[in-house]
Amino acid sequence: MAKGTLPSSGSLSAKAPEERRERILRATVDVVRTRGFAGARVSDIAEAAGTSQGLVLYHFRSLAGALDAALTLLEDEFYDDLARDLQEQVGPIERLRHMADLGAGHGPAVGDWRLWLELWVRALHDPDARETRESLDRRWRAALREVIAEGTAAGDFDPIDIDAAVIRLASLMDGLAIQLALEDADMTTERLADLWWDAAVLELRMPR
Amino acid sequence: MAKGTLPSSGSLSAKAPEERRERILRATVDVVRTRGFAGARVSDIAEAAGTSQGLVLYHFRSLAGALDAALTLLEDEFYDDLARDLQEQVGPIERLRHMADLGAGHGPAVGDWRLWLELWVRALHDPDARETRESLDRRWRAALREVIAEGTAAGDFDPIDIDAAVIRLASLMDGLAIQLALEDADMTTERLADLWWDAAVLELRMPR
DNA sequence: AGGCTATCTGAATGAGCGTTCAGTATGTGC
DNA sequence: GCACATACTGAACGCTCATTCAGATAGCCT
Repeated sequence: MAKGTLPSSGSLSAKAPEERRERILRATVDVVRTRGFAGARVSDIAEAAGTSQGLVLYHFRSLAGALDAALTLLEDEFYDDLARDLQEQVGPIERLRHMADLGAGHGPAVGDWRLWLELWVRALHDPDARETRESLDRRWRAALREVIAEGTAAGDFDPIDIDAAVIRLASLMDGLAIQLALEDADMTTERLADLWWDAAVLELRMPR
Repeated sequence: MAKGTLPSSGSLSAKAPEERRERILRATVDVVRTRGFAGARVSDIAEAAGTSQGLVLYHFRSLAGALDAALTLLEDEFYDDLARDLQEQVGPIERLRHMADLGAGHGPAVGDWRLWLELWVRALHDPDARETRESLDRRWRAALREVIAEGTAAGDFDPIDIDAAVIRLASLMDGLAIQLALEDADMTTERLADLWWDAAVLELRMPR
């Protein structure tokens, strides 16, 4: 396919290995998103990245290596997402409201619930994935706890039991997200955000 | 292996095909529970059932066929579980309390959250599984709705929005169950039941 | 220019696994 | 007792797919 038409380019080799690596990683995440961890093949990744199978194995040592690396990338992006997005908000109420929206699917890594589902199941069988999901969950809960504590101190919230509130609101988000990921007929991003927000109002006994 | 020592038995052929079929199905569920849908192999099932690979394929047409059949078995048991367990309880409050315990892992099919997780992810990619999980979810929510409606009529509950209460409580159960299935450090069956129950108290504005 | 290493490719290899199949045993109807 | 279907087995087949490998290409140092 037009192989001879680009003799001068020479762009196929040793050009920007880091860029290539990155592209492969992105492709890996994409493939996992659509095919799932279990369905991801080296050839899928190579195709999605526009490279050869060999290169995928050259940069990462194995398919498992590529999947692990993708997991790490995801983790990093999640942290970045969370930190950046929450810093933009000023008060605890705005922050909490923003977390509802984050969960509803805004924010590239945080709201990607298909990936979350995949991660959970992989965590059932793979210690590495278990580690990652634990770390992510801790982080998410810590952010939630911080916002709640802050709001409580400021008098915006009045939860009966902060620990319980944190774990319940975090779990509720997960549970609602499942319906969203599975495209349940009566779940949309807006409804998720609303349902979660109302639960938070109740749980944190917000004034109005 | 001691083949000649049991010449009189003849127990290996055409004895009780239905019993064999059943045994294979149970084995399939077991294998999915431990290895996951993606990790389930015909040889695993055969070994767990104590039969040959050939027989698994003889009774079900393919590996996929066996997995589908296992799904159906699960669905049936879930329905039975739910119907039987809830009928034993008398009032709405007892019924609701019992649903908390069901979710916490009592009841062979209902509380088997590893399987639920597996089902969800399979539902992402397999229409058949999607169908099954939808049906199960509908059923679970219907039971919840019924109990809530009954209790509301009886004056035990006073929810602001029944629809929202149902989907939130159902989703919360899912979310909490994830932590349980993943063996999160701070989640136990008792804690799950308590957390869920307290949320129900709040959500349904129960008197006490 | 001439090695030398990093990058990259596409084909070959080989293992794992679902499915098929030829054959055996068991029961059933005649 | 004799076909004949059903139940069952274990080996063989063939396909998919991760991994390996022999080589090609490009930058880099001297």
